[in-house]
Amino acid sequence: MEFYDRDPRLVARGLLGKVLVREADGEGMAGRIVEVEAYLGSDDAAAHAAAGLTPRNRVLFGPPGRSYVYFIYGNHYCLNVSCLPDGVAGGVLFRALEPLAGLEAMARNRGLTGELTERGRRLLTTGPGRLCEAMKITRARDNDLDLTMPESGIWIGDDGARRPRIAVTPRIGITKSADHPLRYIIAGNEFVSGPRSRSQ
DNA sequence: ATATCGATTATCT
DNA sequence: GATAATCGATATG
Repeated sequence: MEFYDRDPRLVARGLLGKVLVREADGEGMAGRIVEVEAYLGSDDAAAHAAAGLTPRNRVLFGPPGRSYVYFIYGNHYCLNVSCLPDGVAGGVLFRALEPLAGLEAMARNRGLTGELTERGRRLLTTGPGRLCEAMKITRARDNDLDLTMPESGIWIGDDGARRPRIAVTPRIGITKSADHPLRYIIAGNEFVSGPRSRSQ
């Protein structure tokens, strides 16, 4: 799709406010995209694509609009969408969602038992590992799917919400190229990861 | 409130 | 053998 056939920085901005929809094992879930990070190609030392094409990162080098799911720290999965045309690496990491639908299913998938207070809802899909666990996204099942069509079981929709105000910060959890402003968030949104800022 | 640490494995050097 | 696009638990102010 044309939307993803662009620089990851532009795709990242465009994704904020859209809706990630998931349907798996008979459960429907959805969340508004409130936090993403752009990862570039060979010029970005923090990107998985930096060292060149490998079996693990091949989706990043493939056609745009497809899911790249990787396993990290022996514990967690993270979801990305590939950007730029076939042969050119780039992607956007989904870091946090504002839960919209299927909250009970997500809580169950996360192993949470408490009430869905505001504090509890933040534990559902705030954080890249959390949102994958809540939506039962794994590399074995969900890598290299077309995120533009519902048939994939994961796709990006647009509910016509007003364009959000966007803030830009350095990326989280990386050591290389840690200073570049490539993290994009919906300013002031409660479901962005990290400490509650109090302002904005 | 922030800081530090262990879990646990795919991937690459 | 080291590291990692994280999380949750524990310790300390």
